[in-house]
Amino acid sequence: MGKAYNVMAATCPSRTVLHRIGARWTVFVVNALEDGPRRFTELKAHIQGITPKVLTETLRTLEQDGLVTRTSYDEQPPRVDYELTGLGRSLLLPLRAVRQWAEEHVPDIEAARAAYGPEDASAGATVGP
Amino acid sequence: MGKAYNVMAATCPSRTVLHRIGARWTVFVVNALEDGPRRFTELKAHIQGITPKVLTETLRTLEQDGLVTRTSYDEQPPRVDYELTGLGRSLLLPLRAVRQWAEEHVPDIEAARAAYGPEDASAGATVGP
DNA sequence: CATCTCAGTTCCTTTGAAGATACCGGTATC
DNA sequence: GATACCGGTATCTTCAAAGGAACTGAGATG
Repeated sequence: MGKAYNVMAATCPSRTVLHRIGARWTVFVVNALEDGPRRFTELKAHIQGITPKVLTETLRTLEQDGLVTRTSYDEQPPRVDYELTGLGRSLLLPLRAVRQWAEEHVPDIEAARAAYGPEDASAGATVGP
Repeated sequence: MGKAYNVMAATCPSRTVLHRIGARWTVFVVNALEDGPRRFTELKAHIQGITPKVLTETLRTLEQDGLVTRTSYDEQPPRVDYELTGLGRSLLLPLRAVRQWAEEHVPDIEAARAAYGPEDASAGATVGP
């Protein structure tokens, strides 16, 4: 049998999956869980700028998709742990690479942006025959 | 020296980079260019469901960021090639992995979704002391 | 002359995800 | 009694990004 799923096909369910992975905060949350279980407040502090609403939403989605488990302990003050599942850890591998790429290539991208535009628009990069 | 950039910091420029990578169609376009140069119409046909407007926007952004080059040949009918730069090819590695992950784990995610909800909401996954 | 192709552009509408802000109940501590 | 901690909700607003549909120009083709 060949490939079962192909993201290039308009109606392939893998597109939905890709959409989830690409959601604004998924990369952050998954990466933040790389070293083991973390509490809600820890995550919120670690992922600077995320609002509790969005963090909750993201975690719920990840939980639904089987990437994260939520465990709440009956202590005082309350404690809730989030942890990557096996599936979540398998996604961590690509997403950590993406994160690292972003961190490593900031200068390259900034340089490219700065260099863009100066290029002559009329002659352009046009190649004549 | 330590890490220069950290996506977890609120104002880190790597966040902008991550945002670009995470844009709806970036994964598709970068993956579609994995085997070498492609023309606009080829890309449009290959990435099913993408509109010309969005494809243009995505390509322009990738070009600005130095991930893709655009070469237009003065032929008839017009020909324009898009190709990954070295930087673009370095991004292809993580993004191909993301794509593959999405294609491979559709069943896992569908299963997790189906299994979600049935779990008792009152007792929940709560762990008592 | 009519039609096709390529590589887009233009205009308008929509929408869904994200942001801001405020609030909640229970506990324990000052 | 006031305040702080924890893990969230609730509500409202916003807005960038995506979608849809039609259109362009210049030359090739029938």
